[in-house]
Amino acid sequence: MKIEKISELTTNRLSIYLRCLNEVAAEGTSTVSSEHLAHRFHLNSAQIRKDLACFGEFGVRGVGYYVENLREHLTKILGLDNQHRVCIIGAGRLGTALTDYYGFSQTNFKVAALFDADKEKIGKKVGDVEVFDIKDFARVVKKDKIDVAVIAVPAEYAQSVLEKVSKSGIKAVMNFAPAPLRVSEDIKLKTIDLTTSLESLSYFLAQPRNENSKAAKASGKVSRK
Amino acid sequence: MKIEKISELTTNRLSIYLRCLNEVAAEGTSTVSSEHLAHRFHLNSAQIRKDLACFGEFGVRGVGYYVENLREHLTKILGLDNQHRVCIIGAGRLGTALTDYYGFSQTNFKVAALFDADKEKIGKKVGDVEVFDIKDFARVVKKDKIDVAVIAVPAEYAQSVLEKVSKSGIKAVMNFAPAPLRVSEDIKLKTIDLTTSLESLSYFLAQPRNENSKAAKASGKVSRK
DNA sequence: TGATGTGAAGCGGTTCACAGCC
DNA sequence: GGCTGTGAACCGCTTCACATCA
Repeated sequence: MKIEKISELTTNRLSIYLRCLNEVAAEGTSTVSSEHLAHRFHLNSAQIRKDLACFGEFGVRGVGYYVENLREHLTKILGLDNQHRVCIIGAGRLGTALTDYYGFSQTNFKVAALFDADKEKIGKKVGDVEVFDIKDFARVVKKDKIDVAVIAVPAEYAQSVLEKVSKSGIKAVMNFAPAPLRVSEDIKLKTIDLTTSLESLSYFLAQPRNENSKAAKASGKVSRK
Repeated sequence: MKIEKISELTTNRLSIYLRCLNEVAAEGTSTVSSEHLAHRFHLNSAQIRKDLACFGEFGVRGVGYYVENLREHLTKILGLDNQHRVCIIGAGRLGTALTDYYGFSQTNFKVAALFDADKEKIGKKVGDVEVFDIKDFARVVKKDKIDVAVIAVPAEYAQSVLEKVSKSGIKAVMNFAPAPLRVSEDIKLKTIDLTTSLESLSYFLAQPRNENSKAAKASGKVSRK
């Protein structure tokens, strides 16, 4: 198929597939069908096939996918075959927590620098990562070959930080500030908005607990008390 | 309109709208049109109107929305008019960072307890929040009237923690573990998968930099070098 | 006149179902 | 026989465009 425009939903799922494959591989399985993956990890088999088909024909009809082979392909497609160097802007609680977040190191992301504007923090170390002055941003990014930025500053500073990041040539940004950011089209910005997530949970809790509506929908019949 | 099934995309946006309204209100504006909000915050005016219309007719034709009035409505709809009590399971880096995450306290979420299985951590305090033994989960949840759980444990423990949460009667869960969790229909589970987000960024970086394809699409013409 | 509320069209993603191949 | 790859149907969300009303 080899289509052009890959949606972000697809790339997110590729990451999931890779995770699933790792689990399957760890058990020594060498071949796996989309149906098997779907059942086991609560996915849809057609979707798996379609997602994969965007990038080539990796499967074998009548057999399935070769686990090791598919892992290699996905790793390459996701660009996880070479390391990324990450900087985190904002050496507050969240920033420092992310600095030695296990998930980063696990998948070929290396946190190379922290930045802050607070003189108190500059020069200190978090684990073995140094906190630099945000004023030195462009210089440090260049020197340390950083290609991913994480924004972990208060909302009101986020836009100006993003502009600094943009100017430095970094093309991938993860933002934790609950602010609506604007950025040029050639930069990938991914916002994780914890406030919105929380408030969405709160909405759910505020709903009148219609005990049976969901269960009824699932089982296909309407119960009434 | 007052429709039944509200999508999560809508509730997420309600949270955004409320945030925007707060900003507008802070400037002393008393009335605002969907068009104005849309332009200012890069939203779509029709979508704003449609989202709001799900919950009633809050606007006045020819005028717009009364800022203060709409804020009150949204606050109520999102269940932010009374406080939620949050527990965080996993007193590692991420868990402790979230404990005094500013965004929590800001919007009527109060972190009331931390849980961990590590004897070293149990009994210690993070800020003024105590770390409890996960074995006492049900008891503490009940006593402290906790209604939201945050899962910040390694992936392999996430499912069993979720089951504990489920049994305790908590109906809203935010999960940071990169694991595919299953839970009964009456519980709202929101997963924030940092690994997937990162890998999706990595995919973007791995793409051949087609300098002009996006710009071309935006401007409606194809440039070629 | 000016902005809402909303039916209808448009669009993108998911699922179905099956032809094609091992 | 079994499973992939994929056109077609389906579904839900977004956007448009306008009737409606202050």
